[in-house]
Amino acid sequence: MPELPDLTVFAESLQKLVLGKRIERVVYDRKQQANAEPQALAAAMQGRKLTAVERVGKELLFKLDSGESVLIHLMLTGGFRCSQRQEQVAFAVLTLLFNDGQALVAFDPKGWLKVALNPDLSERAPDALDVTREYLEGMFDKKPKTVVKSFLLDQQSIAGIGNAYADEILWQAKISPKSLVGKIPKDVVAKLALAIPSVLKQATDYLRKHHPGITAGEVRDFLAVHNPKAKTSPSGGPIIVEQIASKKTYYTDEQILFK
Amino acid sequence: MPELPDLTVFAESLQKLVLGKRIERVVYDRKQQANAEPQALAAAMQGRKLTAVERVGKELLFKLDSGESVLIHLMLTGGFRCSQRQEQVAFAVLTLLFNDGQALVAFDPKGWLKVALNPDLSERAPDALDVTREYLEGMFDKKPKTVVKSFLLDQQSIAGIGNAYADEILWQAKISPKSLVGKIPKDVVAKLALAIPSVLKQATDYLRKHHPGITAGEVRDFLAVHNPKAKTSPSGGPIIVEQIASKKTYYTDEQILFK
DNA sequence: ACGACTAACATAGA
DNA sequence: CTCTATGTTAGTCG
Repeated sequence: MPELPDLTVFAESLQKLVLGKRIERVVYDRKQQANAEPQALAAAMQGRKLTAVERVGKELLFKLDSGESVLIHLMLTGGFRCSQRQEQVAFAVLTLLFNDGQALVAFDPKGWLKVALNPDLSERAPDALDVTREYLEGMFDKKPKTVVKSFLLDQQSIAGIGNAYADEILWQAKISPKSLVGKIPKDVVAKLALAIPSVLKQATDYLRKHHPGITAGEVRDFLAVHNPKAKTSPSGGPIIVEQIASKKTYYTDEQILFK
Repeated sequence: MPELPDLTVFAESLQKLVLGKRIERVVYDRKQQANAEPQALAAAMQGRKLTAVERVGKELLFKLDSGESVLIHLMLTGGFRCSQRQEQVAFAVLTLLFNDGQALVAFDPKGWLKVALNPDLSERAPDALDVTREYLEGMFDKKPKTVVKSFLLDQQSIAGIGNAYADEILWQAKISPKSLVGKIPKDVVAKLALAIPSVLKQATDYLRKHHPGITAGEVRDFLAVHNPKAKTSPSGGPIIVEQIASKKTYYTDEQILFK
């Protein structure tokens, strides 16, 4: 559920809380949804210090002083919680117990959370913050009939955007979510390339300011159009709600349909 | 998606729902995937009554009281829906509005659904229910090096079998899906000729009983081996899952490999 | 020439 | 949220 802005703040929060602490014990027993055996994962982390927590697309990368790293995807319902001592956290999937008695818990009520030891990050799609106009043009030429909303959501094309920010970005760029990418004029593609980082950075700044320290959940109440409480966009366009690409989509007729 | 048993029940369901009704209006605008202009198709159907709905291979043939007919292939994701009045059906491709206010809609999210006016049915491969031992022997002699699973899936060789029922038939006949057709002994070819209609008729009976009236989708949960939930075949053989002929294939080592 | 394999496609369901 | 199954056809590789 959390997308790029939320996860960016999660990473910053966690970095403050756990950086440089030594991992004394690892509790992890789920075999599903991991690329390594529980023992291997525990062995890699135990006794190590965390040197960085970074966002990679919709995932967080925990770097260890051994040079190894652990990548966590929270999926739909996962989150992190930092707790004093070994308090029981509901739906804990992975627990790191530090030398100072604190703990970092990755939890997930649905149990879908994914853990990867030493992931291969070389083959990944560009992060949403790094997307350029040239990249979009190239991708749009390759598969011109893709619906633009689907394109933004495809993590193999751009990493970090989910259902909510896709709507925000398309509203900002004034492109209808149903547009076909091949039909979007060059100058509008340029506008989209600007809107992607712009919307995401603005949201990140908002979260940093109003929700510093968050490590779980999502904040959506400030969004312009992807917002059940809003009746109109900030510029007054009535918000249309519709299922597009199998996702609940909020948009307005201020957004041009290229088809 | 649907195969012979599903489509047989679709045809029966639709026949009950629409037979003898007069078509008042036809809504169809897609030019792609049809052998006739939209206007010609609409003209042929408007004002006509449906006299029969029959399955032909993996397609349904809608016969009109004019002697003309329309053939529809649902492809991967298509289906039919009967609706009261003109309710909006998502991904509608062809809509027939009847004199009693009911409607028959052929829909397809991918838009691949194929429509043919007055198709030529004379050059078709035999329907899976009509296949004989002699026919198989003749075909197997002509191209002896064909993998048997590919053969069953080839609509130019036998019409009506898809990925799921190919696995069911081969399990029933105790033939490994990787067998080369030229290497299958005569008595086993005879067994296969029996298994093809037997498996398909049994499945059709099951669907008629447990899912009467279906006009879309597919039911697969009752299959013996092509079934992700089953660990073993009904006779206890552990199920092997493998990509064969570019298709996900379920089989067991109870099935003999002729190679 | 022949067969085998791949890519393309959009959604539902797990 | 992500992954996978799914049928056909066109095109490529051996």
